[in-house]
Amino acid sequence: MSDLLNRLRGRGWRMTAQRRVVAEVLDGDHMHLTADEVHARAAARLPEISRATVYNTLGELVSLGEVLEVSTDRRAKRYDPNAHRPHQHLVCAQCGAIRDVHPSGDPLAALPDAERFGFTISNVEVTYRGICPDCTSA
Amino acid sequence: MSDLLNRLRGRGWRMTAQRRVVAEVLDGDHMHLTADEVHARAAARLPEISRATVYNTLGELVSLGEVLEVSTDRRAKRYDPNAHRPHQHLVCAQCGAIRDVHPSGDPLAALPDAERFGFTISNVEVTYRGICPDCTSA
DNA sequence: TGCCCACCTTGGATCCGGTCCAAGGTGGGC
DNA sequence: GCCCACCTTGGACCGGATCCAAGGTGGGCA
Repeated sequence: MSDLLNRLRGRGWRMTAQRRVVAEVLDGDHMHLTADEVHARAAARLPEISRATVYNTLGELVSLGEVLEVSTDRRAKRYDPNAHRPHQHLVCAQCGAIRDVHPSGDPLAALPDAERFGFTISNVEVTYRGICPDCTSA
Repeated sequence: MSDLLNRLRGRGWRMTAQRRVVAEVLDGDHMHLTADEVHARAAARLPEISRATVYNTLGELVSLGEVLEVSTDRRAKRYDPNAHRPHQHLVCAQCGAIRDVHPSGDPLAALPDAERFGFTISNVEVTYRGICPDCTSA
């Protein structure tokens, strides 16, 4: 966990209380929080932290490759701290819950050259949608 | 093309000038237009059509299964009139252009039961991201 | 140890896609 | 041709995200 902070320091991040708190919130439990949820949890520890700073910091973590942005619907983006193991997402269409999943095989292999239209493809996102057990029984 | 209008009439759609124009815009060339683009094209034929009506009509077409909603990024949703042949999307990360593609195999088969966490999975979306030829050369 | 400035934070304004609403208009069944 | 259930309208509103100018501060350097 201070691994993350060390990596960030090593990349020239000026370490401030705000950034530390945001990084720790994400690194704490591996959930898929929205920016507002991150802000709420950060504010629990550092009451005066602003939304703008949370957005800035999340954006930096994303561009450093430490965190992934996941927007599975029109609601708020979610931030996925599990950036270092490739995975896909399983999303509940009702409550929006997200689980990381690890399908077998390489989805990119399924796309023949003739269907690539000259694009330089850099990644593939697979989103499985359905209803989670909680919403099914409710 | 009047196939679409006939299907809609058959489902009890009250046919108004506005709805006809929106349906025709989508059915015309098989592109992936945003709601605003649909509005602009519709307004070219029916100047006083409102944005609200375009949104309403698009929403109805989606819930009738005649059109698919595609939101590949945080920008505006796009509407895909090609709802009757299953396909996936190839998206340019730079300009946002979308192409329909038809990968081989069933992506759902790649997800083992142990990774389904009790979800009732209803569909799978695959989005290939990359840079299109136009943006590569530019 | 202390200074200083480049970088960071702040909150309020602003943007943008989308939705809501109440009032007025109209398709199409009778 | 009438009438009303349904449709359209535009303007207000919403929520997530971003921008901005003003003030604060980490940490390199002396």
